[in-house]
Amino acid sequence: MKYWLFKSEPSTWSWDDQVAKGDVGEEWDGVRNYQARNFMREMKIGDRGFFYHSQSEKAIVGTVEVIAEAHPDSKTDDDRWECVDIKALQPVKTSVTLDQIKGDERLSEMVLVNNSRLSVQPVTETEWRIICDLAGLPG
DNA sequence: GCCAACGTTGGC
DNA sequence: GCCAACGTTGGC
Repeated sequence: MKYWLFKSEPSTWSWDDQVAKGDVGEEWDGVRNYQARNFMREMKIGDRGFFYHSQSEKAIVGTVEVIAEAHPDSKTDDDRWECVDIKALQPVKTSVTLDQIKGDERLSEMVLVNNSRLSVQPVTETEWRIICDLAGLPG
């Protein structure tokens, strides 16, 4: 199993919106970046991810699971763009802020720190465990 | 709201 | 195939 991070502006698509979809989940549509798309193509059903709120909040607020592998993005006719479907798994007990992540030496290699503009990114298993710990989640 | 960083587009 | 111009993202 691999681990990922999905970034969203809460004003566009928030954790609450994701939770409201329940186990049916939702397409992670709207990605118009090749790097991000390529990561989604690598995803398998059952992979886990963090749900990150950008802009005002800048914090990891929950975990999600991939429930459908990459398929064409239904929001566009442009066949270059694909997306996966994800469903909400668990809310964090304590949100993990960008400041916290930047301040933690163990997380200094995270893509979130080094390429803040990439909206879908891989997370290593080590990083996953550290953040779950900070978030008060079993992992 | 500003601006730096980055990705994409299109002219040459 | 290069690179300038432009658009977008996201942290501050």
